[in-house]
Amino acid sequence: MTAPRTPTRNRRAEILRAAAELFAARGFHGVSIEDIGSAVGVSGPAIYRHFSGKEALLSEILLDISERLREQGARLVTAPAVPESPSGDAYARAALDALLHGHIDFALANPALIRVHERELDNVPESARRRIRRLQRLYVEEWVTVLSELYPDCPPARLRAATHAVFGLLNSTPRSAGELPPQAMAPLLHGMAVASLAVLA
Amino acid sequence: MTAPRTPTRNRRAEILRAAAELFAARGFHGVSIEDIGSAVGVSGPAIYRHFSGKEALLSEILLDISERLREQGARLVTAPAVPESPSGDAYARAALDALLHGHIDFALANPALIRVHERELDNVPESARRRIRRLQRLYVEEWVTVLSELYPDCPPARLRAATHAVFGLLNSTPRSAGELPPQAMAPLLHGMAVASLAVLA
DNA sequence: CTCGGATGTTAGTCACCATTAACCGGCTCG
DNA sequence: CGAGCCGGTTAATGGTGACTAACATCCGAG
Repeated sequence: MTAPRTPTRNRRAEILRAAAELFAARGFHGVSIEDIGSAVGVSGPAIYRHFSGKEALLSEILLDISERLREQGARLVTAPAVPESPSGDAYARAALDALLHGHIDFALANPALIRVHERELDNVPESARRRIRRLQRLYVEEWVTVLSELYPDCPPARLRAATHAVFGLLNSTPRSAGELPPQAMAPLLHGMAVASLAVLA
Repeated sequence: MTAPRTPTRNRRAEILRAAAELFAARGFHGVSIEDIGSAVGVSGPAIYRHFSGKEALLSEILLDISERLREQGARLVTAPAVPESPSGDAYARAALDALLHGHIDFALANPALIRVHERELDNVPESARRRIRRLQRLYVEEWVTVLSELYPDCPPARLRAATHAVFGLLNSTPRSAGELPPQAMAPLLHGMAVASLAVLA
């Protein structure tokens, strides 16, 4: 009863992975359905056996990324790494550390996804775009909530702007690829982010 | 003898400005020549009286941005804001400040150009791409040179990675548009950048 | 004047590409 | 066995869009 599903799922996932890679490299409009097909060894319209169209492909990719980030954010903030119940500040600091680690690991492990996530939202049809934006907003709010505990005198607009700036910093990974190995890049980004946020005090 | 040239230059500049705006909003492949024409009040193939094609348009936009950044970088570093000749460190610190100010002002004044500069390099034909990359590399090296005076024990690869990260931070302006007025955004970004670079010590 | 270049215009032309149609083999389940 | 879906294939089809052709206008120089 579930025998034929496994290959289907694999193929679907394969297509999504290949499409994300191609979109990252050449942009949504720079990639044809034929390109995506041949990247997974089938050719052209076979894609339509798995997805309703090119836009649906992009929508699913972006929804997946946004959902993964948001979910990871919610999980890390809710269940922080420090089991004891410390002072509010130490708690918030641990939560920020967790958010940073989660985001950095994701960005270093999936530079192509980060690229697509940053660049292609405009090409998603309206309804999916709304859902993606909602997830992104929730993710930003996770950060803002944590930061507002650390820097209670800082107005929210400033916290939001700083959060976007830190995302820009962390998401620089696709551009500085190869400069430094990930083992060196991760702590560098972490340190830079923490230091830059300290000016909010 | 020079009478007819002025309108031509204006039209050319008008087209470049409109094209950059459109490329920023919808991406290179998402904009048609017809779109660009009607944005400046002429329609369609009139563009070819001024440019050899769509790619030439993008090439010129990116070359101009890269050249402006690099030129500004070279100028600010060579002729720093502090006239007295201070200790090497203070000198380098002033140069870094100047680079930061220059980049931030540019990014806040031209978010669309920043966006195009970040996203569309892949769509430029090979020969122009090489020249653009060279300019970008030179600009990065300006920063690395200044930083290597401030943090002499830091390996160049690390300085380069940090520079890219700071660019990501500063170039977040198109994404956090509207969160904060530019008068508040500029010092925030400046402070965050300086603080983040301090971890290189 | 009037010639010629600079700028535009409108109507092709040609490629490319998303999507659909029509058709096919294999595998599972009855 | 055989019916039917699953996942593929190759040929349309239709639209879009870059670029070219052919033709008009304006305007300054000689």
